[in-house]
Amino acid sequence: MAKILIIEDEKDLVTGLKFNLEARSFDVIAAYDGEEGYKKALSEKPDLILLDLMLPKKNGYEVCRVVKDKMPEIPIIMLTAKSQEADIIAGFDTGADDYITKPFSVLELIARIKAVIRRSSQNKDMPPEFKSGNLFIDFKRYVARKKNRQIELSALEFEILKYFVEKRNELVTREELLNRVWGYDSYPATRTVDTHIALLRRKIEDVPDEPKIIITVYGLGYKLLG
Amino acid sequence: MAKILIIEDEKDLVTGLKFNLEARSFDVIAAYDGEEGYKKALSEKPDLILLDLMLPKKNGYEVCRVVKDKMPEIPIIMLTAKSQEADIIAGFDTGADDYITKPFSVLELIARIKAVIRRSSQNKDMPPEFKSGNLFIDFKRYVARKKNRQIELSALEFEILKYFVEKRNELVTREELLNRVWGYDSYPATRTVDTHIALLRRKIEDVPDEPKIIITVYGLGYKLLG
DNA sequence: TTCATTTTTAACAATTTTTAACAATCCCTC
DNA sequence: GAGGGATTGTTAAAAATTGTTAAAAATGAA
Repeated sequence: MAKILIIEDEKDLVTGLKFNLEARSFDVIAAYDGEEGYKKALSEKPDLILLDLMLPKKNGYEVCRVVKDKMPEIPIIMLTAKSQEADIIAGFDTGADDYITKPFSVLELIARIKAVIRRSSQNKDMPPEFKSGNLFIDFKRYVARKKNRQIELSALEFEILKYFVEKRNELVTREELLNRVWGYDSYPATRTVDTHIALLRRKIEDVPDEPKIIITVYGLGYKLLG
Repeated sequence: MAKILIIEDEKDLVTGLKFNLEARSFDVIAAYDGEEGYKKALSEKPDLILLDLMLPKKNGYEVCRVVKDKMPEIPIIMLTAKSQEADIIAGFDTGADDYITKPFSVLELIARIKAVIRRSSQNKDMPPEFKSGNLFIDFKRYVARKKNRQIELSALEFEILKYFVEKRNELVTREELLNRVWGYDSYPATRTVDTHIALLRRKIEDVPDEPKIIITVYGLGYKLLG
């Protein structure tokens, strides 16, 4: 079964969670401050991390960011004291996969653990998100933000971006994009790609006339920098 | 590895199957008539049953019906002598999960065994309920709650949701949904699906205009995220 | 039967995607 | 550095698809 790392300084809560999770045959390890948690995350390689926000030595955001940087495949569920919108958005920005507000029921937590593990085992080598400057895109949840404001992307635009992110810093030709995003059985005109690039730039670039994220490679195609 | 019960009266066929399946590290047990087969199915609790249609003492349909009644979780593959439509339909009616017509190639049989086991093991830990955010649906009891308030879903709406939950995170086309939920013998218009999606969204989504649970995949169909 | 509920259809609105035309830019040759 | 063809940017309209609504049809219970 899955190995879970709990990073939480309230020892009674850790004890309770450990008991409940082990009763459902999870392996549980614990850390009681941010620094210990961060080290154990990298050395023990758990299948999931339960991460408190308020921690001694290093807070939850920092731990989340640094873990997601080194081992982005480990899913993280944030434990927040209050369900403050700002906290939650900040949590997702640092890469958390889900959050749950205290106090929570053990059953709900377990349901979320299972859901997060299922999602992450499915989307193993898919780019779950993309960050560049003030742009943030979560491909799992189909959410995009620019300067902390939500922006509307169509499903097709998400798919195009996802492909670019998979091939970040590599050339992507129009034909390639048509084959991989549109599929083999539909053949719109090649120039359709250009139109979508223009629409995307208008939404995601700071200055659409001087694109810094999706640049054009004259005569060949486009490239996403990140 | 999986335990397979073969119920078949041609002893040479049983011997051959046993050899081939054990070579692929399945556990194999056999029964040579319907009555013995039925008893072994209940006592041995195999992971899968290969069931011949023509059997002494109790024919395949009867065995299938009675096993599916007592232990519906055991998948059954029917072995039919001829690929007669009537036989196959009758077989599925009694609850069989797949069928294969004699003579068959061992490779094909093994492919089907694996497919059936994968399907049934998926449904095994697929909880008869679904949770996402403040939405909770219990498919066994036909109960749905949103923000801890009961919401009314019709039987059809439950079936649609159930199919989406079975295929969570996968594309579901309108045609697929019509075939699997409505059935083979009734053909409402394809757009009927859209109407039901709209009605469902109004009941289960936080903001029906910005669906986060059932999203549309333009030009293809819908997808449930969870 | 009648009534209430559920399901389907059909029409129109809204959205998304594609196309096409023209403008702007790039790169090469002179 | 100035033309000029090739390529890309931009825009608006057309086409395709989906959303929404209300009424008609079907279903089922009293």
